[in-house]
Amino acid sequence: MARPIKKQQIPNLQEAIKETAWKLIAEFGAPALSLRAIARALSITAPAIYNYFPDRDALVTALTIDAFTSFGDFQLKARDTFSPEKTLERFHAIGLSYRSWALAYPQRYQLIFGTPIPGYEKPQMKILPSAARSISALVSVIEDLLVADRLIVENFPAIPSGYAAQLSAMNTNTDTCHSISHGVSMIVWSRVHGLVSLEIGGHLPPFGVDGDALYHFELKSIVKQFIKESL
Amino acid sequence: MARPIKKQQIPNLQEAIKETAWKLIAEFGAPALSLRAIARALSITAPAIYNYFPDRDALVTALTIDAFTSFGDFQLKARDTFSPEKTLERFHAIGLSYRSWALAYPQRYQLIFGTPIPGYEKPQMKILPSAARSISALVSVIEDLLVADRLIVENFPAIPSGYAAQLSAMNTNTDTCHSISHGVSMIVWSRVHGLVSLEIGGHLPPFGVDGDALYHFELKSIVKQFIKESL
DNA sequence: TGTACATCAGTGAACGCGCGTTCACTGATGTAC
DNA sequence: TGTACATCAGTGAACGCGCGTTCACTGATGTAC
Repeated sequence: MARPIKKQQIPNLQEAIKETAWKLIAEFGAPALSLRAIARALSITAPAIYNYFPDRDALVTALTIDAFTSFGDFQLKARDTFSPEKTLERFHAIGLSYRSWALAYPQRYQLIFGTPIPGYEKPQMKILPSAARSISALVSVIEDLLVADRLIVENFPAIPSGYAAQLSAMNTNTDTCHSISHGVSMIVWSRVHGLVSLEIGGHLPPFGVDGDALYHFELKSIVKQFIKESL
Repeated sequence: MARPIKKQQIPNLQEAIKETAWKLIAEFGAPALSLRAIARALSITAPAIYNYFPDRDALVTALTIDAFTSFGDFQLKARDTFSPEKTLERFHAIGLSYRSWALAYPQRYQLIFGTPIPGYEKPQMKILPSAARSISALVSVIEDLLVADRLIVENFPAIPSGYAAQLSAMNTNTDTCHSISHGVSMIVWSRVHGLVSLEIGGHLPPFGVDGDALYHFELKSIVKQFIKESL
């Protein structure tokens, strides 16, 4: 016997709102997201949403945090395909999963890393932990390489000290890593982000280059530049 | 004596509309741009704009082309600070000017490379020539290096042939360069873009790294990886 | 030099639309006796 | 088991707003005679 219909016609409406929001974002882009459109798609009225989110910005913040978190989880899962001592394999898995996720969910990627939504002010304090998580897989592997003395850090710019304390005060999960591996992570991140965001934005196709081949080349370049061959 | 007031209260209203649009984009972001806001700022009525642009999308297209063009001009001017045989200096000048322009006009940068404006479909055909111009300085220097046999292209992925013909058919000014230098240019471009777009998007500051130092490091890395020392 | 006319940039009103948010409400559910 | 009541998720109407776009118009300018 099915349970009798309870108060809510849609079970777990909170989640349904977010899922619908993602669908609309995928179709029309993040800046076009509206509460009324979500309500319409769910066959409810717009004010009903206010039972779950105090206003539109709160919904956008929740979506942002969810996106950062699932992006981070995706990379962590890819990393953990290999045991900790297989550092190179871990690095490659993370790099590939970064691009896979971004190509699979380009609008989510643009929501968290692209042009901000008009009129929406990102609450950095709320978002930072999940944002840090989104690159924590990469950071952890770079840190492992550093600890194993396999990271090439010559000529790498100095990182201002004291920031690690700031980060840990903000409750991120990257607080245990060294400045230098953090800096290297940022460079690696910027390289994968650069190629991926050009690809998602459709800026590579007009120039006729193969995103797949370029991305593999970049991963190899990173390994060559920053990682010592293990003996 | 001042000339008597002619038909138009604002001389060259077409340009004034675009300038005002840039101001509003700088303040509120590209996706929030509206014809009525432009008219308000200029103390004219919204329909007046239709004498100069058939609709909102046409204005956005014009702005996009202008931004690409002036971005390209800026880099070409930086390149031409040095004579053609000073290739390395030219490369550095272009790299630095790329970031300077992006940091000076972050909203323009985001308009042309960021998340698309909702409801606006980019007319690739109209935009491509100016988009190609925006990276033509870089491409030209890479091409010069290739011709001078100073480009390191080992292990570089093959570029599908035939695309050069496509590009030249589209009237871009990059039609004379080789596939391989085009590919290398894309990689170099993606690296500077990656760092610059993270910086503009405010994704580096929360992690406490110095954009300036990282950018200089990246330029040096590119030179080391792709350019042979001249003898 | 003076008058009649054509041009056309900019106006003002109006259209239909979608938006976020508020508010008093309703009606099914769950609970206390 | 049955009744009275409290809860509270979702409703429907309304608010004030800004948007792109259309249309007939007006009034200053430039031109022809």
